[in-house]
Amino acid sequence: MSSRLPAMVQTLRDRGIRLTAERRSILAGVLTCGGHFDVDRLLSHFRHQGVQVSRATVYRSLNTLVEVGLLRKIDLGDRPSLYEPIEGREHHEHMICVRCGEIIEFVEPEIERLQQEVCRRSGFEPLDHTLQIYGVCHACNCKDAAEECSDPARAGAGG
Amino acid sequence: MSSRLPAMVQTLRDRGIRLTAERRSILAGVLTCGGHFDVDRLLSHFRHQGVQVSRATVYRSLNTLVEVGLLRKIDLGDRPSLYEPIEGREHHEHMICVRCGEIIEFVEPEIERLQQEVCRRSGFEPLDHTLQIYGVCHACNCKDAAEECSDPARAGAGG
DNA sequence: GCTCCAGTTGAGACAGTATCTCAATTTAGA
DNA sequence: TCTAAATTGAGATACTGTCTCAACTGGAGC
Repeated sequence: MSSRLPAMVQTLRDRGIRLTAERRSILAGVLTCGGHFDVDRLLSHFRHQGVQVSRATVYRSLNTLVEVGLLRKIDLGDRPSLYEPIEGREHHEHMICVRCGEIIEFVEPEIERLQQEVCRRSGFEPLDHTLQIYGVCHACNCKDAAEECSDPARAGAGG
Repeated sequence: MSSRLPAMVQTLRDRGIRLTAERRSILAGVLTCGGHFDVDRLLSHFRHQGVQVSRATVYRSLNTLVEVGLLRKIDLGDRPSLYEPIEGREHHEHMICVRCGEIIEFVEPEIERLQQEVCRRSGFEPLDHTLQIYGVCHACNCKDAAEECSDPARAGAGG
């Protein structure tokens, strides 16, 4: 996992961004947390490790990493934003379980193509987009079904 | 425009939601603002009209209207959320101009269908989704082009 | 290794959206 | 009219995220 660190460090160097101890910690933390994480997760990781990095610095550094293309920011509206390492992965969207918070990535090139098409028709130059599907994941659905079996009174209560 | 008010009032009655003076003002305000509006827009509309409704009540009532299906909330992340009347309109998504703030609606049933398909494949039960495309609208693009013509030094500066 | 300085950091103030608290008020049904 | 329960308003509060500014530091040049 930390084998990606040198590449990230190099990216910062190439952009003339100073490699402070804090930024090294943040890069390491990003790789350790992996997947999708928010600022709080990173901060508690640092507390756990006894690493001193201020909240402001974490916010600033994550923004920097987004700018240089090492991270992608996932804006969830009223919830804290999530970040995910990019590392040359294909552009993908997210399904977010409203029960357990599980985040499932999916790739659907045809959706991307249709968006481009829609923009072209409107003369709109797309720069970025967000597509999030909120719902109930498979695991939570199964759990629900099991609970309804053992508690029939609730079975018909769904909207 | 206000011909829709009785139907909205009826919806609230049907749900057993009390019709206070404040809620009537908010329904009227929603119809007057129309299109896409945020809480501040509604509040300044009320100030203008000399109508007294507190901020808390506006937030609470808009949430209520979303719950009963009269409004849709558009979550823009770091910007204030927008609301739009639903009134039986087709489900649509938004292109948002990062220059002028213009919001362009679009309907693309094939994107909706593909989302359903993706969810089905993952056993994910979709409840809601957000698709926003951020970019530069046609008008702003034209303005840019005009400015670049009169200021060639900037023409090659785009990244 | 030393110097220098622009970039960076930390602590806490601040901005902004949105919700909560709780006493006072109001609605709507009896 | 009466009453219970829902609703409201003012301001406190929660929470995410940015800004301020003095102190500090990475790294280029010597």
